[in-house]
Amino acid sequence: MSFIQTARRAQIIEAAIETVAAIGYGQASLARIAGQAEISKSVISYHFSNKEDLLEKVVEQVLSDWNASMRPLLEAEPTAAGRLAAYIRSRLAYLRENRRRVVALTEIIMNHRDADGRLVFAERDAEPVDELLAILRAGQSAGEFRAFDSMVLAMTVTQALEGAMTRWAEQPETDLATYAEELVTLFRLATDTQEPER
Amino acid sequence: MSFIQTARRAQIIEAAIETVAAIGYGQASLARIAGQAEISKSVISYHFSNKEDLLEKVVEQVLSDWNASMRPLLEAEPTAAGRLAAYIRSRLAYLRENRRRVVALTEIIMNHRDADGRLVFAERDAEPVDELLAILRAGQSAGEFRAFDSMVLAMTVTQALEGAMTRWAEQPETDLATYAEELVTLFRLATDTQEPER
Amino acid sequence: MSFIQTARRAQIIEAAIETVAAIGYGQASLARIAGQAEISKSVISYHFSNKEDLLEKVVEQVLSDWNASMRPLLEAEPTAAGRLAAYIRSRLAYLRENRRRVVALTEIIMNHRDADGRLVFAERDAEPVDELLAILRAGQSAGEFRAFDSMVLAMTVTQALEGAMTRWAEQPETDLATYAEELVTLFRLATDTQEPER
Amino acid sequence: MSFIQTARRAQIIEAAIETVAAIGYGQASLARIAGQAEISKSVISYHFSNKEDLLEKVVEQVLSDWNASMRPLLEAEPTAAGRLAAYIRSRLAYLRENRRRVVALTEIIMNHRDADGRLVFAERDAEPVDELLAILRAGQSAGEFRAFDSMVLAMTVTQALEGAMTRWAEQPETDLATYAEELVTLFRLATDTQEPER
DNA sequence: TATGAATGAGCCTTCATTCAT
DNA sequence: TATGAATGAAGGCTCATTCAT
Repeated sequence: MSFIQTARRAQIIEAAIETVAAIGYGQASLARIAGQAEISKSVISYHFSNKEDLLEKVVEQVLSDWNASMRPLLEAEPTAAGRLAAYIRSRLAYLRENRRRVVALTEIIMNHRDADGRLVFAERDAEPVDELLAILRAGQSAGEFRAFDSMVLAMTVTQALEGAMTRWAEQPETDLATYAEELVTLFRLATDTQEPER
Repeated sequence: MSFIQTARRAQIIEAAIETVAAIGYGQASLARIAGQAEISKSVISYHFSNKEDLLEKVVEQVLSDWNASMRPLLEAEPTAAGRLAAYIRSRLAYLRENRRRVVALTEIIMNHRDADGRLVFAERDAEPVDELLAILRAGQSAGEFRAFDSMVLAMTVTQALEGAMTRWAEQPETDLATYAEELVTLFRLATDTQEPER
Repeated sequence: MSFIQTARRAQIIEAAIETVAAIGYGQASLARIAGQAEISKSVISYHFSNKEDLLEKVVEQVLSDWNASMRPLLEAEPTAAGRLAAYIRSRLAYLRENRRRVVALTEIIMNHRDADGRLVFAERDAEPVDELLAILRAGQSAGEFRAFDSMVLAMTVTQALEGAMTRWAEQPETDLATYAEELVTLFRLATDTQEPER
Repeated sequence: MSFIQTARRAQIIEAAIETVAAIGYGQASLARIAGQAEISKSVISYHFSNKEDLLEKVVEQVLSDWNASMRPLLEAEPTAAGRLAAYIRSRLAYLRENRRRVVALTEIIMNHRDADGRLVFAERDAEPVDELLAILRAGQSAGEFRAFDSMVLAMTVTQALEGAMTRWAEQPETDLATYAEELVTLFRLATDTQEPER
């Protein structure tokens, strides 16, 4: 792929992210995205075979970027508890600095459907959950964590982070670093081996 | 309002719920909803002034039904901890028996926007959070709960329940009753006054 | 026709006049007219076989009322010149006191068409012109008026009055009595036997 | 703008004129106009942002064409009386050769309203009146014309020309050149300084 | 590599009319 | 005498996509 190809595609993907984040999946037509990129509509058609193709590239790009930013932070932690905390902190840190990307990603994953009404990118949503599952199960095997249903916990952590985003979207003055520490504490208590006596 | 009016409106609202739950907000056109109800498109226009009007009635109907089913269970609990557990259990119980309604509700709340791109029903989403906030703060005042950021916890509980729904939607064999108990334990640990020594 | 019939029909006709005058022929739907009359749409359908039927009754009613108000004033004048002046004055006087009726009449006559695009009430517009033609030709026979094309003059007088209405509609502070006298003078000069030397 | 753009736009404008003139403003839907032009409905949407946009372009095109055809004839006349006569003659001459355009123009100006019910192009109707006003006032200043209300006279001349159009529309055998001379005489008599003795 | 032009399908809404009650 | 209910047709408009250049 030529340099110009790559640059154009990146530009269009960026415009799609911007548009979807700003006005939502539903109103983000190719015309709007083209307008955002200040190019003609057919340029998009030329570089992407489909609207779906474009959206898929957006999802891929954001997800891989996100993973790339998180991976080294996770691997630096020796314990499962440490990795769980790092997971929470790093995801919220990414969120804080890439809000439009994450909003766009969520919009697309939650809304883009095929002709039969099925969510096309539903599985992509599961990737971060799988990541978490691995961490949690390792912690349980190592005796760091108590015996919980790891799937429930993975879902809950994932959703908690989504909730932080929602909250931040509605109240931009929310301090995400503090929010992260609250969640770290919350999930430490929820996973710790030592239950408090009662 | 005449009997026939009430019946038709209920039928249309039900068809709208069914349609939105099945194929998502974005594809749920009046034509599809009318098709689902096996009536002509203009019957909807006759009974509702707008598509937005119809959606609003759907939101209202589901939310009030939901609240009504939850209220007595909450009020039966004397302690904040009990009310928190009851909140989790009753919401998941409602979910289990009214999945289409809740899916449709979420779809509409998360997607319906006005001409300026603002989510019209955003506030309706906040109602259950406010409910939770009250419970959590009461628990803190009474010394039942530790000193956490109540907003973070309220968001997290809300999101955890939504996560249960998502999980159940994707894997229908999920046992929501067990899921509920996992969450009850999780949030008991996360809120309890007695922190474990470390 | 029963009393109640007559009253209802009159009420509906009045509402139609009001509505057409207020928002124009194009937007004056049966629903709007019914709203103006504070009755249900089907009441109109019951009393008039058609929308066209209703409009026809409106035209008839306004035209006959107008003629009735003008006739005695014309017949009181012995000379053609007097009758021409009386015609101008009386039409503008009627206009001043029945603006909504006249506006509605004009809207309907100028806009209501059948399926083939033909103006249905075009002929009704010609009635006042015929009236004028008779006056002008009588004046020419009697030697009161110079030798002009009576059709041109009849059209011009008619249009001049319409112009007064338009002007008054746009600038309500226009004094129609003064306007009438200007027109009387104008058409006296234009019709008089004695041409000024030049 | 490309050649093809210009051509298509002109074609669509022409089709709109044809359609509006033939079946009136009210029935002139985009579908009908597209049918007249033998193109698909969405071609219109592609070249004009709106139905209103199209209508505006029609009004603009006809008015500027009309003005352009009249201007040199007016400026060739040294006296106000000459300009008034030239105004009458040239407008009727334009009418004779552009009847569909003028009919369409009038239909649109008299009927197109915004959402609040206001006639959108009302002001465009006033332009020819302003032109006339200038001529009449100049004639009065120069002592060529008697002391009349110039606004009344301007309206009356304008309406007289419209009357000629109406007449011609209904009776196509009307000789507009003769009609013009009748009006020239009429308004010469009506404006001349020398009143006939009486 | 880029794009202007065109299109058919579908969107929501309004409308005059019909019909059973 | 009145009307609530229903409907099909048509309205203007947006959309993703295709195609020739």
